[in-house]
Amino acid sequence: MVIPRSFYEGEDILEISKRLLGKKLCTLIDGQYTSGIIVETEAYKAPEDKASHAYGNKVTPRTKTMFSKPGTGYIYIIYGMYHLFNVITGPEGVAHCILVRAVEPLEGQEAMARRRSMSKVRKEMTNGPGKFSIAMGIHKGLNGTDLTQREQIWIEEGWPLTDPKEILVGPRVGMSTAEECSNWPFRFRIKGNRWTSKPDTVYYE
DNA sequence: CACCGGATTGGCT
DNA sequence: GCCAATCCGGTGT
Repeated sequence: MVIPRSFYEGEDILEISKRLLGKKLCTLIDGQYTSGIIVETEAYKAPEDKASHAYGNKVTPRTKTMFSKPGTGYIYIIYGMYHLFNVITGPEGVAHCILVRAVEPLEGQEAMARRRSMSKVRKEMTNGPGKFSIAMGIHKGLNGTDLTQREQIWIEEGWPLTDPKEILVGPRVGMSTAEECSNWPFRFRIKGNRWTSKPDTVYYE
């Protein structure tokens, strides 16, 4: 079942970030179907979050996607070569967005390994936001995709709702210029899952 | 395993 | 012109 827009409409981005864990991210790109379970997310809370591209409700050609309907995919390029996949949430016009940082590969694993130039599946295939985007064929041309339509990228119900006790919370990754926002506990992952992007150790329970 | 530098380009000042 | 919500390969322990 594709997840309906109502799932993405809530005010509480931290709650939605947690509920996104265990959901199934699917792509049908270049004729290849792939899917994976979302095992790690990071929240960017508009407009007060200095780490958000839309800090202070700044609208630019890039950030305008962040102000579109909840349930829209926001994909942008970082370091000139990596495509990072985010989900827009919150009431329409509020630029909340959730970065997906890692997925556990499910269907189409051979295609994913091929796109990553790997001879076999291992955790390095999808354990980072740039990595799984390559594996699943996600690129910036799909920025603005409606994730509630089964077209090229969509999200389905996957595993049953992750028990809050099975979620680890910690600071976000790569915060160099976000000042006091750098330490906000906005990163969520499924405890003990081996497909996430960093060791368990830095996390608060 | 930890640390470090280079890759590579669009977006913004 | 600067630099980023990253990744990878090389080096050293």
